Amino acid sequence: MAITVNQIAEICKVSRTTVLRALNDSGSVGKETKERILSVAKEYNYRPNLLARSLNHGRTMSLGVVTINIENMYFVQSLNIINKEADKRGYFTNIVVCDESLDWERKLIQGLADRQMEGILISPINKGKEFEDFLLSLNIPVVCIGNQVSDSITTVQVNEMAAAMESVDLIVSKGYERIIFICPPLAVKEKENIYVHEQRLLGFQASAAKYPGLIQEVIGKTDYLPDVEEMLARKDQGKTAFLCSGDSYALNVMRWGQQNGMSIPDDFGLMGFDDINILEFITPKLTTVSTNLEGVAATAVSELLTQIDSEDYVPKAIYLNYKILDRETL
Amino acid sequence: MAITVNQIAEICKVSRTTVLRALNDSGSVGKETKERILSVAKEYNYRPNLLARSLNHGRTMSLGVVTINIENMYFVQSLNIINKEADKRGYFTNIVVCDESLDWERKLIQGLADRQMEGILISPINKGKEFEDFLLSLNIPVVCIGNQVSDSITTVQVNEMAAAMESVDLIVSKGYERIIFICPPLAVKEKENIYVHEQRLLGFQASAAKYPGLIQEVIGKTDYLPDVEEMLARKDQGKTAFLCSGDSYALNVMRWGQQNGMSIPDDFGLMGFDDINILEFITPKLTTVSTNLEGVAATAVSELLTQIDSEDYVPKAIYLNYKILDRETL
DNA sequence: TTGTAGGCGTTATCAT
DNA sequence: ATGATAACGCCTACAA
Repeated sequence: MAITVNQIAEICKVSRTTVLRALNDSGSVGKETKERILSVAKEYNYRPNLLARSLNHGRTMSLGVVTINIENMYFVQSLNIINKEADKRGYFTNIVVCDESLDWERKLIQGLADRQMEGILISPINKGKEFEDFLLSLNIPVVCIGNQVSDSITTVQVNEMAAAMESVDLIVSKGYERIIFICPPLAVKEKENIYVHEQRLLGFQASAAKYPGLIQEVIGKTDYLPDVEEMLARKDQGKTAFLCSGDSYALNVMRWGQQNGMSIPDDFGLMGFDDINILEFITPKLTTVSTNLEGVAATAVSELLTQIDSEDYVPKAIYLNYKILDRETL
Repeated sequence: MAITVNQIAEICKVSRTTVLRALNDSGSVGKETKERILSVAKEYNYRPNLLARSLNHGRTMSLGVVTINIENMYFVQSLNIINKEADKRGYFTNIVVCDESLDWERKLIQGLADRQMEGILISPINKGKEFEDFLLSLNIPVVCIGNQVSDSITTVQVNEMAAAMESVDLIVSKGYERIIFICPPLAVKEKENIYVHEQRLLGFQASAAKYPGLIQEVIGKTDYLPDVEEMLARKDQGKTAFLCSGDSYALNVMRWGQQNGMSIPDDFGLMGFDDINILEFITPKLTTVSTNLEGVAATAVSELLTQIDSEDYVPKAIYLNYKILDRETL
């Protein structure tokens, strides 16, 4: 289908080498020959086969990125940045999406490795020793975003625990007497990597403990709205705020509240995590924590490239600054 | 770094061929030899190099997908479906994002082609004869989603014009006397592919013409909110609705209205296009048109694979059904 | 200025 | 049951 160097050589009745020299401007080629070669190449629309080239010199100049279900919106915002950052350094970015299945994630990572990606970026949903071993066995630089897997794999993240603690401080400072923390089911943590949420929970608990009178509760289940309702029904517990480990939880609670004729923050306070970009369309403006996705993404790429270029790379845990965004729901 | 068949052969002191036979369960290998080979392969974590394999038999079993800026959310929802559909048929999906730049888009498409993708899916922002020639010169099956490039390249879409006409009918049936159509700047259409929006505009105009008393206006600019304000200020024009070629326009108008103390649909009607998934969080529920992204995506993949497998493929224009979602903003 | 020869890792064909 | 050889398309010594 596509024309190759060999075919051009045949057409021009010269050797492959000469064709290569003409095409790549290397070595010296007779002026007349060169013109002939170039015109044939152009006519047949010659393009080097990058598989062959990569196979030859052992470099693909490509990075693999694994994203979770895009509809979750977390991590999605980073894709553009990763792409641009990689391009600046001459790398091509291949994105694959895993739709929240542990097996798929592994399968996709393997697929990227088999295709000789030079490095892989991932916010993994797998966890544990076996997964760590799997990643290490790939013999490919890997950088994790957010969810940590182990000390031997670099993770770029925000200090989620500190962010959660500061959030509690903020909520308390606004006069709330009860804080309810909403996060994914904690049972899954045996299998699934919810490191980020665990860190936030730890921060929540540590900070809440500092305030004697404060009532703290945790809702860790998929079907959390009934619990929200039930807890709000108990009116004797004082002014209540929800701290949600993820903006989408907060948005669902907000919608529920609006549907039930409540107003925020009058009837209850609400705070999220991540500052996902659809918040701009939501009223009232959600108080949340910016986890600096852009910065994290850019850093992750640059760290990955560093790792690719290093002989003796030492894995790190890199923390970037988060930012509390005090808006309208507290 | 990674071990190869050759190295295994050397270690086991047999020929590559034998190693291959053991690894792929083909031909016959001595039981003892096979065990030895398999154990070495396992020990060194052997994985076939897909570049080499692809180079050999001329197939990569990979599709390329080019998306526009992911933050726009249009097209994003399709990614999962494309991925799954492709996987069902044994294909790997490589996604790249072009961030709304015409040059990037071309560059990325070329990159995918150079990497021997067997087919490319794209909702192009480029247009015109030159771009068409470029795509054809790739000699790779291409399927466009939404934005048409030419008759010689298959496009999967929804009949946007009909959808716009029906939308106008709906709006009129609700008693509106003026409809304002909001879409991207029409000036860019010389360079940029906004086929989808053009079709909707045509539908709007055609349908509006059917209603004698109806006042119709078009706002086609990036900074459309001032015009929205100005047009609403003219109170003598009767009951007004905005028909937006894209939900994000509608959401921006909605937010603007809410910030200015207006209520929808009492002060003005609002209708969007696309039914992007964040609408579920928005109150009031936006009346819009489902452009069946899921169906379009799945069809596009399947059509692409058909094209890949065909010797003599005939490009088509494929139309799927849209659906008017009459919700709360009219 | 031009050409020959070998290799990247895999596979398929044809021998032994 | 095992091996030798060539091919995919590109690149790089090393000749001539």
